Amino acid sequence: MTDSSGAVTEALPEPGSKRRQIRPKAERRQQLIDATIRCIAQHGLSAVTMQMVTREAGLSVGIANLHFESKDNLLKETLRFVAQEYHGGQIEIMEGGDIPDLGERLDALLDFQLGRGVTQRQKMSVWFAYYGEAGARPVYQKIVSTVDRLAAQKLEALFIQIIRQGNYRGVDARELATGYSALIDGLHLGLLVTPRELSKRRARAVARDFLRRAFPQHIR
Amino acid sequence: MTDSSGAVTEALPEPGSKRRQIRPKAERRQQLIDATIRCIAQHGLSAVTMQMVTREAGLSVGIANLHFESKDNLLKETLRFVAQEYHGGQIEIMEGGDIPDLGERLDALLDFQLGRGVTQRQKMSVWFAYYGEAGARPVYQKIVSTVDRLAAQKLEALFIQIIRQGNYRGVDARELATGYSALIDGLHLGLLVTPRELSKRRARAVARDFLRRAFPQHIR
DNA sequence: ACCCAGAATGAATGAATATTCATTCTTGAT
DNA sequence: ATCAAGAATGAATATTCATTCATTCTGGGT
Repeated sequence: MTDSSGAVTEALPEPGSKRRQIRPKAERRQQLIDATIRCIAQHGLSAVTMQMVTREAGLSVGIANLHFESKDNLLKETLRFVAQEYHGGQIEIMEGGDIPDLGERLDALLDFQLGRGVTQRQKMSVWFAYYGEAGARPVYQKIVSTVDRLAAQKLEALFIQIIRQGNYRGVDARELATGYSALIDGLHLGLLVTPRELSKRRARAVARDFLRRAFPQHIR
Repeated sequence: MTDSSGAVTEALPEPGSKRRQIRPKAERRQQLIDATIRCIAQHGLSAVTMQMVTREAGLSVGIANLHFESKDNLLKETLRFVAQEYHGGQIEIMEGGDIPDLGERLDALLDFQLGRGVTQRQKMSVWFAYYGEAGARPVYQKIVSTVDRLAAQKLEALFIQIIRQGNYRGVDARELATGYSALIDGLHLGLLVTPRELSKRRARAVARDFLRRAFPQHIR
């Protein structure tokens, strides 16, 4: 992500300027990753070409192989970035030094997971594009499961705290965490594939409902 | 699907026979669709080539364009088939003339959704490969949402029956159906991408738990 | 003012791939 | 036995694409 809003919006080709610019490696890498995200979202992972990505980034074709060694690598790094962004954001909220109240923390998590930032079609498209290939590409599986495992642990820890605080009976934190994660993933899928049938508003209601059933004292 | 078990297992090249066989159009089409499913599962949607599919089917390259007009069309028809198979199976169970008891019918549904047939990596891979591209391909979106809508309606109808029978209070059938569908999708994703973290057994437990919370009298 | 390390370019290359179609083969009807 | 319809083949074609690298350009250091 380049700008503070977290949005991957558009290449900024500095209208009149065709002048060649020299920029630090890290910046170019991010620029290319952002362009890759936009291309995947718009054309689908299988249709993405190097020409497409570099044009979207406003750069020449050669540069992609200069900063990443290959297309494969660029795609891998892009996934790493998206996964990191999504799970990193979640984890930050769940550790949540800033939000002491556990119910509020759950709400914040839900906001993050089904709110503006993440549910942008762009991000969802990318996310599921990789999931789609994960069955055939162990590399992708590994990248995702690494961050995924950490997020799952944090979620379980949060649920354990809540269960203790609310003195809830007959609730298994691990199982509940698995269910909640799956539910969120499924809702993302619904928002992506059948946006007509499932509004963002309803997705949030469904997720809240799940949490309310489990933690009635904590969720409104 | 060609054989009665519903499994898409292997091309059957009749060991010694290289003799050219003439078969009816419908049979060849299915043969190619089955081969496509296997290829997508093994190599990923973006790596599938016509040569790969036709070789897998034990046929020549030209035949794919003879029976489907293009690769695009073959992929489209393959998705249609997979979607039909999955949702068709669900719908049959939900309408369930054979299973009068509603609780048992729910169990049968769960068995179908997380049992052998559907959760085979092969099928899941294909399913999510298309989901991954759906963001960028309205055609895929349309195919999936058409069957999806019908299945959602049947599920809601089943839940309404159960709610009436159990006299459950404060439960919205539509919302619950959305949640349950999303949960199942999410569990499929988990089984596909992080099979190490999520066993099939646990996935079933999670889904049953969801149903038990909602319909305690029906799911023991 | 001048240099030069290395960032950036994009034409060229070669490999992969979808699609075509002239040709061959199979089968059921006669 | 013969034939015609049309199913099946696969070499050839044209296109698309990742990757390379000789060349050009930039900007900080002197």
